[in-house]
Amino acid sequence: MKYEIQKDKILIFDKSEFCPKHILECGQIFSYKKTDEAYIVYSSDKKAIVVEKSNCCEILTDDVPYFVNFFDLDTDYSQIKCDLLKKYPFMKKSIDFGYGIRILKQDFFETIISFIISSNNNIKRIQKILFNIRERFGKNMGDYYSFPTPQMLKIATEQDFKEMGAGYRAKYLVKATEQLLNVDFLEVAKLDTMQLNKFLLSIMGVGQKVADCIMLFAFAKQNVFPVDTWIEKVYCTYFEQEHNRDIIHKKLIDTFGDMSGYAQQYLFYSQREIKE
DNA sequence: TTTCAGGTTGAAC
DNA sequence: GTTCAACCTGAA
Repeated sequence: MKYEIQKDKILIFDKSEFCPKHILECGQIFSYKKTDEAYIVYSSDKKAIVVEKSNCCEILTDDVPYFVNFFDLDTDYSQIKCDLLKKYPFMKKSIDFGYGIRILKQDFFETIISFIISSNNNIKRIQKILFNIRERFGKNMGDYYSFPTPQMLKIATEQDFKEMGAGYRAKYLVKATEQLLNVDFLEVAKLDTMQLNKFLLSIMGVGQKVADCIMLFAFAKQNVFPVDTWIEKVYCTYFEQEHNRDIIHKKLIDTFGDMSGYAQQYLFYSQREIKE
């Protein structure tokens, strides 16, 4: 996608490929705040302010390269939408609805912790817990706190996580942090989808759905399809009545192949947002 | 008072 | 290998 870089700013002129609301509210990220005129996005120890103007979108940040990668700006989503539409015409409504979605490339550790917290939980509380973790164990960056590294978070106890609102997931978070303490994420990122999946499933609190989310939203794997309650509804609408998640998961991967990740986001977002 | 929310775990078939 | 109850918490 075409974009322009200035000192502390990225300018995006093609709003058909970049909609802040679609990108941030399509379920892939929890650490952001919406204000009247902008979204403030927090990732790792970085911050960006995303403003939608009449003729363009602006990303204000002191780490431009990080957010060029984070927002996946060098991928052509017009082409992706075209390919999807051609192969799967039933997706037209979903793609038209979430036309400005882009799949983020988020911090590995932060994404793992975030989605462990997401299980059987609601978005509001997930966001609250994550900001609690930042405030209590992150680094003070002035007007915000960084997300702690595994080394910073290892001092957190089960009691600490409970106090921050994690509930029964507290013990998962302690164990997961410990498991990830000496992991080289650059090496992990080299694994193929099957190997990465196996690694992620070995982390306490990570099941198949959470593993799929981590692979898609942090490791940029496209041949994964997170199946949650919303996708189950999609499946019942467009495919067939089926309530076994494993079977739904397998059939969706079979159907969408290497386009699974993208397809999932358009279908998920439209299913959740379009009230009928 | 129940139900529900981006599921996972561990134990019992 | 598969099924199934239990699980923090607070808003609806």
